[in-house]
Amino acid sequence: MTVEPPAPVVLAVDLVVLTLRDDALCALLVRRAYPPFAGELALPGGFVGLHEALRDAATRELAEETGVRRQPGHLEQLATYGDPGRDPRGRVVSVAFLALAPDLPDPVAGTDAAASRWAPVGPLLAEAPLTGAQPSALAFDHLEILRDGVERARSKIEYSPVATAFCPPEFTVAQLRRVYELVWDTRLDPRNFHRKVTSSAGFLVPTGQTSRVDGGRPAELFRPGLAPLLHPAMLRPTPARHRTPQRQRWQRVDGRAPGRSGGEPGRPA
Amino acid sequence: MTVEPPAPVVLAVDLVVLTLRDDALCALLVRRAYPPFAGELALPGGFVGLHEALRDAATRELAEETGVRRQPGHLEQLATYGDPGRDPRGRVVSVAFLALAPDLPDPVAGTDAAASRWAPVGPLLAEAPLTGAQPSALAFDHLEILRDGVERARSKIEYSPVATAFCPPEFTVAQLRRVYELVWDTRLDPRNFHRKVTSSAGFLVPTGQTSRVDGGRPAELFRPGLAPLLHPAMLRPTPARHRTPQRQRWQRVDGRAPGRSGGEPGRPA
DNA sequence: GCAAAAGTGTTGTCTTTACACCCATGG
DNA sequence: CCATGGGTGTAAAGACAACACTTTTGC
Repeated sequence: MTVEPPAPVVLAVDLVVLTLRDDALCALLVRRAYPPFAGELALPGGFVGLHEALRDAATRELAEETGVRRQPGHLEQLATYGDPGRDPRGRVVSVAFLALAPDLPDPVAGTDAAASRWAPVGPLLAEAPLTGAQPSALAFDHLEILRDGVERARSKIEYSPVATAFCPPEFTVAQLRRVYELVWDTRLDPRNFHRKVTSSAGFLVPTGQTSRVDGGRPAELFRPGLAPLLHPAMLRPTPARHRTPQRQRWQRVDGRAPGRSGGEPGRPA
Repeated sequence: MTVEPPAPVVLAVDLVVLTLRDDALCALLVRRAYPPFAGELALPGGFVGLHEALRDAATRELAEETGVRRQPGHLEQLATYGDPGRDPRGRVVSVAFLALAPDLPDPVAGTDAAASRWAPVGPLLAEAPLTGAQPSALAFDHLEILRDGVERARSKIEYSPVATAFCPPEFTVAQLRRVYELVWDTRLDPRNFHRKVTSSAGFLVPTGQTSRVDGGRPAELFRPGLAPLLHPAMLRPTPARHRTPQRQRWQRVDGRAPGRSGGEPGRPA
């Protein structure tokens, strides 16, 4: 801790706000009105006030950009992006936050939110993989930030109950399943999913009510529970799930262990 | 993105550097030479240069404080701490990094590193739980940062192979197991652990060599593999693992290492 | 031979998967 | 009654904890 010249930098927050709209995972984007990158799409964000906590700045920007003042379902710090050169105006360090919210009313004209829109993340992230300084759909390094945010959301719903942040206050198991399916971009077995989430302690609390029907048996309504963690985590169905076969003895027909250290260990009981 | 007055802040990096020493998980601390908090212990860190990337600043500070120039086993961004009031000098925003390293030579006198020392994290974190502005063993909010760093390390070794960052370039399964035991503060079954890590694809690569012995059969030596993720994750033995508690799980903190062939463990049928 | 540490075999139990089947409602 | 989704039963296979037992070294 030697005494060095402090580096004055400009501090900003950027927001990865995700929601589910039109059966797709969408991120909130704004059309920039001023240079640099005027006219291009970017993540919502802004500068941090001199006496403002980082999280407060994120909450404030979120309210300004969405036109909604209530708390989102979930807000967490994502990472900080501060490499020199990421902003042509000079040294701007940006603390990115990830917000997950249920579907929100459309942006209201006449506010900051007028310039914001929801964009499905799939096409955005399907772009050319990070090949250095390629033209990007988003200004600054915001595509990288968006990618990090989506990846965080994808992994976080595995072991934490935050998926309910995408749902209204009361929701059905099918709605919650759709959250997982859209965020992970997979299909899940409705029956096994139901069993898993309803038997995971503290994940869901039944309300006793049932939903209005649309074509079948009415579904039970649930509220988010209090568990901070999902203990047997939700498993994301990735192909190539398995390691090297743990016990090759299924394949053995001769009754011999594939022992490499000489001899025949183990006496068959 | 309205035009607002940019907030000039001072940017710093702080480091949670963890290693295993004397059979304990230890963090690198420095005794502060100047106010504020002169004479108190703090995490190593310093200001970010005007044209310096955040990660480069972290690497530089790490080299200065440890007196070692080689790359640590692992370095990742942890989180950013920037609430107003966290530093009495004014608005200082600190990007914290987490570094995991094998045991390092003792700090060299005559360098920045002279003021640094390794401290076991157990006693530090056993302090009064975050009860607001209580006297802390560490300056600033560094106890909170340390806590976050240790928690990150604890969860990260579950699903990523970073535990090998604590080991020398070649190591035995027992050494790796000790890493998990010390970081998690648990006991693990040597036999199941061995099976699990050696059968996890891409985690370990056998060198063909064996270790010098200290009392028993020589152990195979391994190098870290290339897998970026541990697919069936290592399970941290937390009590209360299951949803509806169907039966009482074991607790087992007896401190007795199993494995004596003729000894007390194991009831001979 | 004996102690100690490395490493393998086996069993019981839990979890996941796949899918058959029943339930409740609207038309 | 029948279509449509909600929800339960069940069996096969995967993974893990526990632990008996064998291997390989030093003394």
